[in-house]
Amino acid sequence: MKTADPELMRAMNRLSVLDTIRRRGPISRVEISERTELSTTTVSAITGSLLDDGLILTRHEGDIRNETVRGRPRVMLEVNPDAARVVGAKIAASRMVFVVTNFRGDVLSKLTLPIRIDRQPIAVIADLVEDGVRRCVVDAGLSLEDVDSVCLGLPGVIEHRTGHIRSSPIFREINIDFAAEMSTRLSTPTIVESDAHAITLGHHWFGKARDLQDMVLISLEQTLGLGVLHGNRLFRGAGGLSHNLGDLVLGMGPQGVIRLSSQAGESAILGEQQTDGRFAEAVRLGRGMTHVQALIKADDDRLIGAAVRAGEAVGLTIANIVTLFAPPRVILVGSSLALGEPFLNSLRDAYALAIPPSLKGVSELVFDDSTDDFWAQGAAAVALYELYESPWSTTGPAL
Amino acid sequence: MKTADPELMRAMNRLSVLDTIRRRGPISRVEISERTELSTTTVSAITGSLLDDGLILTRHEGDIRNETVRGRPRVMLEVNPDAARVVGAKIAASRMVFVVTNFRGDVLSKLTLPIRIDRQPIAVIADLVEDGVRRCVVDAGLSLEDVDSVCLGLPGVIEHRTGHIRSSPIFREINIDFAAEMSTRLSTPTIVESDAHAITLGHHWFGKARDLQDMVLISLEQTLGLGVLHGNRLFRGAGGLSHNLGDLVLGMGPQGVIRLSSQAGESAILGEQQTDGRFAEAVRLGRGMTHVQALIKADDDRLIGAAVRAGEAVGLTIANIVTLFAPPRVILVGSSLALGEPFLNSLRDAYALAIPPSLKGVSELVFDDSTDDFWAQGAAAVALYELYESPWSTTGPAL
DNA sequence: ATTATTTAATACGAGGTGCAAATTAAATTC
DNA sequence: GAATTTAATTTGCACCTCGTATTAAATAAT
Repeated sequence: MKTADPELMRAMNRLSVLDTIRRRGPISRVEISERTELSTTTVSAITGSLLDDGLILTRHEGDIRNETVRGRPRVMLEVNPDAARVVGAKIAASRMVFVVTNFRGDVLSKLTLPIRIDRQPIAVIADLVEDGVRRCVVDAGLSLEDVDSVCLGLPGVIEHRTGHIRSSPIFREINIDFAAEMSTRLSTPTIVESDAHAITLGHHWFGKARDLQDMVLISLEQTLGLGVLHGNRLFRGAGGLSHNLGDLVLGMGPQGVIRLSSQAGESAILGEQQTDGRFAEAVRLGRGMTHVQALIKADDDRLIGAAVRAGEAVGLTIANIVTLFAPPRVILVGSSLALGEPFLNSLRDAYALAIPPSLKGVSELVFDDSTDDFWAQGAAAVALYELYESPWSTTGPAL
Repeated sequence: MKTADPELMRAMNRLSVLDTIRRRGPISRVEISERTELSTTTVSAITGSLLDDGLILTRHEGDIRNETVRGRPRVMLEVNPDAARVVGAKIAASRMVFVVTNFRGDVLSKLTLPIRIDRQPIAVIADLVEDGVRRCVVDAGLSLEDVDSVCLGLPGVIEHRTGHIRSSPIFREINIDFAAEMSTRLSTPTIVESDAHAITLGHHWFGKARDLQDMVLISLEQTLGLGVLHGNRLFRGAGGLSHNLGDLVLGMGPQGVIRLSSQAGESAILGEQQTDGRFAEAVRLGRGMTHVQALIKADDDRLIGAAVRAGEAVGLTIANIVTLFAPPRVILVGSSLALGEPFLNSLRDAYALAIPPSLKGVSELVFDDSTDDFWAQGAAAVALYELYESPWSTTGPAL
């Protein structure tokens, strides 16, 4: 139980106000007061402090209401885009995507490095990441000193609280303090987060879950990840661990347990084709899924079969997740969606079959085919969230 | 985002102090201050208010420290057992168990009604429950007016926030506002809660999770339930729903999905034996599991087979739950534990096989064979928790 | 027996917080 | 140009927590 003092109180309300301003675009103080259920007095005090800190800006136009309203016009407030800058990154096995965003989360520059880093030693990956961050920052016309925070989203089991990578398919080592490593390299505070969590927050900030307080996201990439939003916050599991869906067990086969990753992981679907020459090259470049789609269009029976099996496994898993969390919406993201109709149809069918009758209709399935930028933007949102939460310079009273 | 005001602040700290007093037996103010990280001043103010409200008592002995300490002796504080009384109940298909507890959660009286209420209409069940509550209260030498709150724990999908029963194996109807029904009948505030949640809180208050802030409990009864404790609070899922593990899908069989309930539910294990005469009677009386155990001892191959299959299914499911939540401890409760070694061994084996290597050792499996009283006591804890949280009479300042 | 010492608990004042009521500000309408 | 209307701030108050000083209640020393 965390101890409550005035500071915490203020921090909570500040976050609430700041987030409301970010979400509802230019917004007046009265409307903030209505939405947050804080008194206008308090809203005035907090927005005053936010203005002092330069986190928000006033704008004297833009009141949407009927032009012909009596009375003093509302002053609209909006997040100051230039209050801070962060870097968000998605690190995957076959590519890295970096974005620099402003305080509002707008992308200022992006950079894709199509490099395969399968199970490289930490120093190699750190080099590449450092290089990517630096180049992307320069592309945005900035210097690294202008960047307040960096967030790296990567697959695997990440301990957000400490910045440790417990295990990740892209690292050879396990149990790496990657946050510390990158923080010193970049001399900028660096957060390490599961890629699934990053895009979950991304959807809550910018995407298909803006209107929700609770939802579940399932990422279908090389690794199968899960993000849970609960009460407007990321649910990070007991110990601050991320979830790794691929480890879920679907049943007992003749030679031991059958894990989801063996049915629906990228390599599971592509695996059978690895020997194929034209294919190995594509996979190596991280373009496997796109090629698969072409082959599916060309009626490659083996692949269609793999896609259908994968869809089935994922559909069952989603049903189980819904059984546990009963979220109003489930968002599916990731490269495996590119498998197209055979995959999606069997997924939908399996889900419909597996969802318990009592929960039928409580969860809506949404497919999202955002590009990698959006993942990186989600990572940026994680970094921004911590800035939004932090008390900033002026915690104290009005001077 | 909930709006933070001084009242919330006080409520949080009050709960923190009161819970510390409950947990750490008679405890001095200084020690409370250390544990809660509140200043001694604040602790004094809060305990003063709690004393005014009669929720705690002072005791001038019992300081555990070395007898020969200088200085003013500490005044020990403890929860006033008589500050309130609640009724907790476990409603199962074959029996109802009621307990009356004091404000500390001590059982004052208990009552077991060995009545089978399979799929009865709501009026019948409500009658029985009302009768049970009233009798148990009388047994404790009390009147219903002395009871501050009632909590009914029952199987199925319960919406705690509204008190609605979405679906339950013991009701014929679905979507019942049982909380409202019983509140009027008893003219006492009545909470309806999933039985799994009730015993989860029970273990956090009195049982095998007293020392933990996070844990997962799995209940193996007629229905398979799940309780998740997260940050000292029950995690009730997105919409305040309870979880129903039995609906989880284990895989795809020849004739559709295979649900956990079909492998490990009480009726799944006993089902094959239902035709057996000596058996049907026992099941009808809710003594099925006990008889099963006898038969297992007598080497009934069919039953041992069923138990092993059930253990396997549950073991896999637990591994999946651990993959998702990574709790430091998993507590297993429920009548199915009475199946004994064949069941438990296959459960343990399946779990060991299914738990992903990276999570090996993070969760400890604990088996708990508490009696039904403990479930009811857990329900009482749910009721007490709400009393502990509520601001009581004196929210205001010291008078 | 009396005084010094030690530790526990409370009083008091300061600083921070949110809210209601009163006040000021800035527009439109008459 | 005055009245009206709505937005935002100022003022005053009740509440919270905390640090420091003070009081309370025991043991140890004289």
